[in-house]
Amino acid sequence: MVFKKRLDYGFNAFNVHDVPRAPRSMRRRSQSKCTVEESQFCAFEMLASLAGKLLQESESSASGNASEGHECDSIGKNCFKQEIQYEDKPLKPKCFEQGRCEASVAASELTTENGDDSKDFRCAKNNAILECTLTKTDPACSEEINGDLKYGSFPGNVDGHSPYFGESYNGKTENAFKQERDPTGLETQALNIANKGPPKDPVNFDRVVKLLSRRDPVPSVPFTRRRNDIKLGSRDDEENFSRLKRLSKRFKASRPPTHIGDRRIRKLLTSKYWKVAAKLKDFEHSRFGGKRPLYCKRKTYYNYHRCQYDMLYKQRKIFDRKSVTSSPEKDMNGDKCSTAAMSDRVKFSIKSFRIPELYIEVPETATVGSLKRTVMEAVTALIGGGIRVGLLLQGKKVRDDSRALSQAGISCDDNLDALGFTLEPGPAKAPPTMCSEEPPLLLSYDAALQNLTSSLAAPAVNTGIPNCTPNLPFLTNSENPATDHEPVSSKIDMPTDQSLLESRALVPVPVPATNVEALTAVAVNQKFQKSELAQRRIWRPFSISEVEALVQAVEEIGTGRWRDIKLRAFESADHRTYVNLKDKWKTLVHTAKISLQQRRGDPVPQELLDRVLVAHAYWAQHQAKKQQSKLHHHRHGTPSITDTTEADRKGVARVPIGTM
DNA sequence: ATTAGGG
DNA sequence: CCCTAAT
Repeated sequence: MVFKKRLDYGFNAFNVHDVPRAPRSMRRRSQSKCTVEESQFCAFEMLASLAGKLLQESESSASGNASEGHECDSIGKNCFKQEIQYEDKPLKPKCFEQGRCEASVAASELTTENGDDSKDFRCAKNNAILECTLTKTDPACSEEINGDLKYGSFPGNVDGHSPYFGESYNGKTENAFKQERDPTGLETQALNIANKGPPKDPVNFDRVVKLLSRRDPVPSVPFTRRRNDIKLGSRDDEENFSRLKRLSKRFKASRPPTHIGDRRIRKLLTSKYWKVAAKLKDFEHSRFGGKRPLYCKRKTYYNYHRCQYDMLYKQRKIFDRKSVTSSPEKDMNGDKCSTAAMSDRVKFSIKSFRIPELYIEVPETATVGSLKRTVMEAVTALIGGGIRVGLLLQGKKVRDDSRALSQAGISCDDNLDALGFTLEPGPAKAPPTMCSEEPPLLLSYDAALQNLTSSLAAPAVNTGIPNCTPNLPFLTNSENPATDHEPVSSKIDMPTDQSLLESRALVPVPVPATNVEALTAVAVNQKFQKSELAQRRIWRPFSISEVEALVQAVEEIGTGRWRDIKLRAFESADHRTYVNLKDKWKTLVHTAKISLQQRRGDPVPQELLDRVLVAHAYWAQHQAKKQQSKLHHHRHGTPSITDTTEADRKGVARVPIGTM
């Protein structure tokens, strides 16, 4: 097997997060020209045609086209990148059925003289990223196979928040076999992929492919809310969820019946329980200079782990003969490999780790404190119950415990970078074998849940917080997180104002005693346990500025036209639906009516509340008038002179300041 | 798809 | 914030 180092063709280093996005209006326009469904096929057509093209090329120029290796450069307009990663299997189609396989394809400037291709490109472009996940359940061990295809256009239209772009990540693949831009391999893979999901059989295809397109998450004013990229990684982080929702709606027609629509999901979720997406924010991203792909596909990602709590690991070379414990600060830069090469000792330091998901159940009435405690307990139960460390070399699991490091090929060489660790629940806590017919997606999910809930159920696991740390010495990260961060963090974990505030609710609950950087826990609905994915939208308090905007909009537009209000004032606030606005208005009116003492939460400026009352009264009256005129119209068949509907629509009507 | 109103 | 009924 040949391990190819990742090639950096310029755009690999490209920080997608920096890409400015086209104005919303633009994106919108283009989007409308190409429906998601279209693009679904477009994407594959594109892929297929590309594969064909490549095949052609290789056939016609078997002797080795000089430009082949530089297709990106020489052809310029055709830049195609593919990355195949898998853990255990060599490069062959079989990887779709064994182990896991992740492939990402990024097409850039895919414009060819071929008309169809152009169209495809356009579609792909309009949908910045399409992600397709092929899943298959292995009946034997409920192991899921995933092939992820990602299409991205480049440049200029890169979804600035598509962490996928150019890279894929399955949590363990850092060192996984990678193949990129290998004409031969590319061809093979592309064909494989294309064959897997032939456009010819959309239905069938749809059955195995979950496609989601990521829409641009970056809103503009007002309420600019730069989406916290991290959120992409969070389970649906809500935002994702809502985006998915929108998408799924559009997909409806082509979706297989088995697809669990968000609508249905929601119905299953009672307000009794909240499901909290448990996840760790991916600080890795920032930590590693953004080079590490975001942990962005939680659900599918999951599949890879069979409920193992795969932690992140990152070792650094250290050359200290004395101990194996960590002293990271010093070795951060110390690549003194050469000097230490003489040493026969290798020192590892685990930089960080994370727990992908954690599910706990907690009644709505639980206090914040108890929630934290519960999370702590869950974590403790999870890892405190005994965990195993897995060793990955070049993405492959090294199982032979008796082998010497040198034998295993682990030495003070560059290959230390290819070394990884996983943390898995110990045998005792290993989740029961899952052999279910449930969608793969839910499989590990369930398992995780069971695992956890059962742990929680056990009273034995009480506030073992102090025990946690001692039990996991190797988990202890003595680094100072602050200094530890490379000169990177900014954009990603520094959401702007609003974002910061709003995401706070989602932000992981730090668990003090452990090294867990961040953790979010969620309560789950019983039904959810039964493998229904559901999520309640997180609570996002309206900020003053939002309230202000809302009031303003209502003043101008009036109540009862929430869609217009949404469009006018919250166009770019993806997380605010017209229902939200309506609800907010409702509460605002209520708040305005009650006494100051009865109000809770962040106080809304009285001035605004006053305006709320005025506007409310005005529009109530206005509506009444309209009703009257309608009645009048019906009775006498004469148009009412007082009908101001038209004016309203144009935003002419307003609450006269000082009215009332 | 929106709106209105109850929970 | 959710859900449902009615538009």
